[in-house]
Amino acid sequence: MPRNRRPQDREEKREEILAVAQRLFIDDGYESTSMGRIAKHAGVTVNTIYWYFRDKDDLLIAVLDRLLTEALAQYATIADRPLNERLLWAVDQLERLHGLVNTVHTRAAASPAVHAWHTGFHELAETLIADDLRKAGAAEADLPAMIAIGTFVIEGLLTHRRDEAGKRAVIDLLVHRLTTTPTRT
Amino acid sequence: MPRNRRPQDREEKREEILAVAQRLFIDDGYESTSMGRIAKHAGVTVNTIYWYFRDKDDLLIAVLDRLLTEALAQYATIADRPLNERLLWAVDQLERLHGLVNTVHTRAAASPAVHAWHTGFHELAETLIADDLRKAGAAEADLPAMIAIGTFVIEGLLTHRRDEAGKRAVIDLLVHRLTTTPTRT
DNA sequence: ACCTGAACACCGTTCAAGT
DNA sequence: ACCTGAACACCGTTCAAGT
Repeated sequence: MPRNRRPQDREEKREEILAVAQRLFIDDGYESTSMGRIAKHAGVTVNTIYWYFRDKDDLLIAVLDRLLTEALAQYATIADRPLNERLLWAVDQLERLHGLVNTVHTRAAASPAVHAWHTGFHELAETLIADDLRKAGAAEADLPAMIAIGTFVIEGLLTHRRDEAGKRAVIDLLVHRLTTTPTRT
Repeated sequence: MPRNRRPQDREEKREEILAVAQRLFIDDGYESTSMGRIAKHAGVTVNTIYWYFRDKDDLLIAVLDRLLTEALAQYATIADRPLNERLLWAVDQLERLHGLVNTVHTRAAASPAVHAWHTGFHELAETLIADDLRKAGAAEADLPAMIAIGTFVIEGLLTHRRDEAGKRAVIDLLVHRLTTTPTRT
């Protein structure tokens, strides 16, 4: 059974470790997943992981990039739907990653690399939300605060789960209140 | 130098360990603070800590209760100020605890005791916010979604720091949009 | 270039023993 | 009741050595 030569092999093996790490990080959590268990599931020794990744945080970042790429590709599929539908869809998709959201926040305090990833992610998310709010006719002066509120509510929905009706109520109210002009009562 | 007898002593020592743990958890983070370092700073052996607290999560919960009690006492001081001022004040006060906010979310996944504390805390926070929104004349049907949005935005402000003007802009916009009736543009 | 066995320093927690 | 010294099982990471 002949195997491919070098550069091909390398990517394959890296991908295999990455796939194992992703599954364990999502299912069991980053903290509960030891390098030893990842190695065992991938059929290698711990040291081998360190040949492909600098450390456990580097492995985390690789997993996050993998998930982000996948999520963006799927997001392109529904880019034409109304804002609230898209937000609900995003929350539904990302909900299973709620453990990783916390992990990123926690590790960002200790790892500069994770911190940088977190910053980059927020910049990306804010760009996407800003586009939407502008199209909905939001006042330019209110944009930064609106973006923050939008981001925080989505993050909150990911980390504090509720049922489908609850999620929809929060998102619909949010979108309604942010995209209509208020009048004094 | 005669010391007090038993029950007094016990509380004192427990408090001392607690005070040390609180300072280290806040300054260096929960993960970076080992039981060994807490013991050293408190002038005892690690095992002694386990005489007063079940485990590290139990110590965390005791610290959280200590901080919550203190925060509620201070909050009573400004209970008559307008909603947005009170929210800004709360964020300013709790900002230094942003590491613990993440810690609670992370540990809640692994420790049922921390999970229970987190649930209780949210119930308390939601009660406070609900009172305010009712007084501001919010429609009863919108309350749950509004409470969620308010909670998530406060939590977001604690974990994603910005300058004083940024915080004020987010809170003012939030309060304005939640406490006025929207009309179609 | 790639992988391993064995070690290192550290972690939270426990136990048997002391007073 | 309170506290300790010593150990336990585990952790992320590294090193010297192999191919």
